[in-house]
Amino acid sequence: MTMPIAAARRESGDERKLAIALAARALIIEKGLEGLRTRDIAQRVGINIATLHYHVPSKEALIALVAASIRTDFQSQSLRRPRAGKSALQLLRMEFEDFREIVTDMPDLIIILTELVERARRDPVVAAIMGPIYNFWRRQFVEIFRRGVLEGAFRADLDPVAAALIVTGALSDYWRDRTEFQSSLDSFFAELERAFVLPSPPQG
Amino acid sequence: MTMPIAAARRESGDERKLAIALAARALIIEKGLEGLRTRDIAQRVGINIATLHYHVPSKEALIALVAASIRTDFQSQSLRRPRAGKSALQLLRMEFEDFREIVTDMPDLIIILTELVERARRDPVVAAIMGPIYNFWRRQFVEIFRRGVLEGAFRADLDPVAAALIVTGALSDYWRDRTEFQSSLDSFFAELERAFVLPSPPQG
Amino acid sequence: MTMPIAAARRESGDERKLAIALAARALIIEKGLEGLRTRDIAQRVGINIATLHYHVPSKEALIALVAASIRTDFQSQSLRRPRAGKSALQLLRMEFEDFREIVTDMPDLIIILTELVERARRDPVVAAIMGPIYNFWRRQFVEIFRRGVLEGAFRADLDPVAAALIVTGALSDYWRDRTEFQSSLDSFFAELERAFVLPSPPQG
Amino acid sequence: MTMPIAAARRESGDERKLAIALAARALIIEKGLEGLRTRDIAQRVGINIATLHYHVPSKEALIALVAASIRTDFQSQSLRRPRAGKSALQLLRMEFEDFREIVTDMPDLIIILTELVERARRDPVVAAIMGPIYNFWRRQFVEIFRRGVLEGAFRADLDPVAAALIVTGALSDYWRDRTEFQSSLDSFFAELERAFVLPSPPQG
DNA sequence: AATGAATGAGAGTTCATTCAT
DNA sequence: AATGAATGAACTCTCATTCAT
Repeated sequence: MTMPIAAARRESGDERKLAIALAARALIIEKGLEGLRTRDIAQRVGINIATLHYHVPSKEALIALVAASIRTDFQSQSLRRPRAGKSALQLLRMEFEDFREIVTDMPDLIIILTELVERARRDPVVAAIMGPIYNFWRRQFVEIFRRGVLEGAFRADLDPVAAALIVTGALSDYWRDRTEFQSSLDSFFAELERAFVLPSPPQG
Repeated sequence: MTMPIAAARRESGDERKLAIALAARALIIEKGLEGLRTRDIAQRVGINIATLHYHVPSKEALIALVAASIRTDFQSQSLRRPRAGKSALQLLRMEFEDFREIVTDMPDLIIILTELVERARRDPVVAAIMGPIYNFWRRQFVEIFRRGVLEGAFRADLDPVAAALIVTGALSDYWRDRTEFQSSLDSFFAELERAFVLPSPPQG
Repeated sequence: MTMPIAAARRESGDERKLAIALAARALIIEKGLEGLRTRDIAQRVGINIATLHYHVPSKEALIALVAASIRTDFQSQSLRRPRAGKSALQLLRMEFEDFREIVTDMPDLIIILTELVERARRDPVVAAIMGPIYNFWRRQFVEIFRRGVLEGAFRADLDPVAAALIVTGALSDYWRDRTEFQSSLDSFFAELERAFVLPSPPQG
Repeated sequence: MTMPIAAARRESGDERKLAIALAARALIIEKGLEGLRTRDIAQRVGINIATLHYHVPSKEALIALVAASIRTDFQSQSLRRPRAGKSALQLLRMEFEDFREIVTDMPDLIIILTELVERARRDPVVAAIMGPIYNFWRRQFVEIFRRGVLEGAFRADLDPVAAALIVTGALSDYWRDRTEFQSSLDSFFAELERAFVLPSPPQG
């Protein structure tokens, strides 16, 4: 099933750790966190299980490593676009575009994220890593909505916290569970926008 | 830790199966699907593992049994209120009330549901059972939104499918991941309503 | 190296536990507590490792089982001879005979006992089982010496507790460490007797 | 838990070996020979495991090293007091004082000694090192008792070999297994003396 | 003389499943 | 319908040892 990737001998510790994290992520995609086996990771990296334990002392630490690696990816993604001097509506659209990029470029990220969020319910170590990601994301929407109301671009009766939860929840779930209900991301984003943004006044 | 529930010997097959499903659900709440062990279920039901296997031939079958049991609960819940002759807005609010009741009376249902949806990604048997539940739920919202637009009560530019995905997604996620962002169910529902419903015209 | 003893299928739990304890004792003799491996025990009993764990849940429990089994053997040995109505000197000699019998009939007992005493230093479970054995043995000597002094048969200046520690220590060590210094048990017992017992007054 | 002792780089081979032996002894005290791990030793010395293996090629060699180090300590202890021109009773008391000093100044020595004697049963290398220590000790007592009888200070019917085994056994065991039976070293020594030494004739 | 990285062999333990009764 | 006993296969983790530098 799974081919061992070329086993370069004597890599540096950080390189190996990175390779381990990547292999673990690939395997979580394939078999889920529940089906994740240290031996499979070692095999895919091309190292001995003992070597894997040399670099990552326990499975718990391994999952924490994956969680941290996911966090890094998310953060680097959301820092790419400069946010300064933008209107709330522009910021909202930038968030949507960030989401679209993650979904396009790293579609697996969401799957792993979901599994980790599930795991966080029972694993405080993972919770400590994942919690901030979600909250950071939510907090950004709260802020955008707050400003949008002040700017007069969003509905005046908008509840920023509730709206942020709706948006992040809807986006999360959109990718969690693909079903027969196909709605393009575009129409999904458009509907979310209409839900909170006032229609632009008719010109002339 | 957990006391075996009184083990009535020689129960009928169906009663035993029900008891097994309930015990499994309780254990999924406690330890997650990943932490579910057949021995724990048997112990909680008060029977031998071999007996459990007599009634439910495999763990896969057991999970399918749990999934079916969840479906039953959901369906009976959504059939309690008569839907006939109601306006779209009333129907939307009824859906919200149904959700509130599930969340209040059977808060664990959502947790198990989430775990099963996750599992469905890799288990076609579970997928076949869980898919329809979500889709049935979504379909109801699609229908409500379609009618609401026709009735002129909802936004004219509303996309029923996208809106349905937003609502179901937001609701699912609301219960999946409780965080520092506290928003009461009431304000959450209110915001969802404002997102799609036209403001009532000023009286007089 | 080690032949599996005939594997009778489907034995009762107690029989299996006994067989496991005996196999463990034999292996401790051969390789020491440190070299004791659950897999070796299972192989010698003729069962699967998982079956061994079915009967004895952990290695710690296994060692406790061995300790208890050793205790049983010791106690049954020391209860064989009636003690009532004997003089202190007779009782002392009976203790010596008991020791000789253990050494003759069950020479391995001492080896295992020593290993367990060593282990008891760090394992409270074993300590709780082994401690009483030694103390019971010592207490008997204390009592014998106390009575012997009162009866006027032992030295008047004898310190019963110190003397008991000397006797039990000397006996323990006698079997622990066989060396070039060969002293027959008979002369060893005789010297111990002379050490504490007054010479019988010259007749006539 | 345990701080690595300052790791002076590039020590001479002998200094390193000494440091390793000392660290090993400390760890045997803490966790027993069974719990001794090369990695723990290396960490405590402040060197890499590979470095440890450079100096001491195998664990067996390491234990032999510890045994030799123990032997050195014992021998240097027993050579401190000049023995010439002493009576048997004086020599006996000097042995007791030596024992008391070991017990007071280096209480751990006995624990390690016991573990090594146990190990010697199965390890010829250790046996070859430890055997002589015990035998040297015993031989000294044999000689003392022999002279004491000749001098007329000890019981005429004393069996020097048996008596030596009793004394060394009792002393070994005294420190091996501390229990509820508390007897001071003083009363222990006193009782051992009375056991073998004739009462001094009543003056006048 | 020293070390980070690697490893084979195995340790105890777990678990869904099956068999004999 | 029920169960005690049994099992194969796998799991994570450990440890003394070695290799390349």
